[in-house]
Amino acid sequence: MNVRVRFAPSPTGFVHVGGLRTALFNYLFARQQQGKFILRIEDTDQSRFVEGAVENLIAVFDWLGLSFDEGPHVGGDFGPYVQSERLEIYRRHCERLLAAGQAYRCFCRPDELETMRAEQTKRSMVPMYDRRCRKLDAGISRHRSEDGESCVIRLAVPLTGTISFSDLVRGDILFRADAIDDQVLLKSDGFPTYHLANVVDDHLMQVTHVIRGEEWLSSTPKHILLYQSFGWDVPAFAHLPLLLNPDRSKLSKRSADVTVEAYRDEGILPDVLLNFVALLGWHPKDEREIFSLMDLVKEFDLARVGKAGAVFDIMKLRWLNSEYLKRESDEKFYENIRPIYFEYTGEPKPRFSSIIEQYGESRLQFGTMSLRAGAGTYEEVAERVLNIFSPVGKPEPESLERLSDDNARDLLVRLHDGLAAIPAEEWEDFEAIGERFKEVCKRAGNEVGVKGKELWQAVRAGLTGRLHGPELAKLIAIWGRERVLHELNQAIRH
RNA sequence: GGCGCGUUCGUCUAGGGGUUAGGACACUGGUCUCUCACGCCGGCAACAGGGGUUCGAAUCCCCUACGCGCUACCA
Repeated sequence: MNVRVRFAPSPTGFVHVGGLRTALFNYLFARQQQGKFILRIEDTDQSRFVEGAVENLIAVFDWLGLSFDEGPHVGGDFGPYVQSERLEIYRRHCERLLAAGQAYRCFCRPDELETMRAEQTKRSMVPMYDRRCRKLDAGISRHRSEDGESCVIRLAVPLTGTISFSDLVRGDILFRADAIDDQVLLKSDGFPTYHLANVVDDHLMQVTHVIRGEEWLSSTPKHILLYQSFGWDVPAFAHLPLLLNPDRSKLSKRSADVTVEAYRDEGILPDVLLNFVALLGWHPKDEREIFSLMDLVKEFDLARVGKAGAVFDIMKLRWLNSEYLKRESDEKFYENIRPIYFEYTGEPKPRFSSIIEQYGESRLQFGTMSLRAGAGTYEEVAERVLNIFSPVGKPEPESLERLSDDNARDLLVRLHDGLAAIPAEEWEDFEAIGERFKEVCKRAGNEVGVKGKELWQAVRAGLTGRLHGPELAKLIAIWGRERVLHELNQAIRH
């Protein structure tokens, strides 16, 4: 079979992580089956139109590295791929259904329907269109429409029987026809509803597998009825479990960031987002957790997709990002973080310009390498770097305490003199200077009579004014001669 | 209310008749260390409840509860 799947978002202006998960599973299935992955824009709700949404969506997918085989931006043989450009197609298909008596015009006004529903709800009945227009004579109905009376077109759902299908994720599912509403297919503004457009397009675009979120499960029988009314083959369906808020409601804003853009801006890597989202609802055969996109394509299996909703756990996302960072070589790590320090032009970015001017890029790089361990994102490392190069500020009280006795001052003086005696060029070898520094510290410690924790804490306090921070040998290499001696002098004076 | 779907550690999940119910995140104890992290080693922690079927049920069946989704001229 020639597998063809699609991702069909409505252009809301951002990419929802739930949408991303749906898109990813479609992508993985397509790539694995050597099928086609299609982008289709479902913009049939005029009131929701957002300027630039499609461009943004394409940019986000580009960033993620998920490519479409067909779509509004790349073309294809089944276009147009934007539903608002296919209005005539939907209208024509609706005519067909109308002519065959499988659909009918409904002249009920929105307020009438509203009243109907309110009444039904009040009498604790199931709100459902009462099908009054279904009985209208076809000729009269056509005339009213031609006279310009506003109407919608509804599907004439069978009054009895059942609709069943086998979902690739959930197995056999059965619905009673009498519980299905006469769905609106074509709105009075001439736009199709999702139900019509998605069926017509999926058929015309020869989509073989409809892989979408569970929220569509309940409307699937309507879609099947439509395929049958048109006399078309019904595609395979796979309804994916929902992504949930921590309170287990459908994932939405307010409880967390739900946009791919937000995670991108926060420093989550595209591969990490893909890897993480793949593990929400899908599980590999073994217990691996790290998967490249290629691995995912190889391992993915719809049969291993779970049925229950999954809470989007940001903590684990961050952890996964740090795992990716950890695996990066120093060279690659610096290459990746560099855009945070420098503009495209090569100019330092404002926040980092003074560091680069004062310390030079080699110290910036060494500092970056020294501070990368355990960081969650490149942004976080950049913050640490910024922090370490910044002025030390007021010493902490605990730190001052360490330095209160005469011994400490004596130690710092000896340390200062010892370090000052090291020629400037030796400070340029970051590894070696760290070792020299340790020797000097120990010697000074010996002379003063302190060692171990007492010694190092005093040195740290003298240098940074606090008791916590990066490894001292690294710190002095990052700072360099001038700053180290300066800080020691400051500490001695106080 | 109706219909549909679901339910294994707090979270993501493995396991689908016999397992000490496995892994990961988080949490936590220890270790390393001048400190904070990192790393390493360990720990806590789950089969929603009730009935069946069976020698034996987390696993199969039924019921209940709970959760979620849908119930628009939204998608």
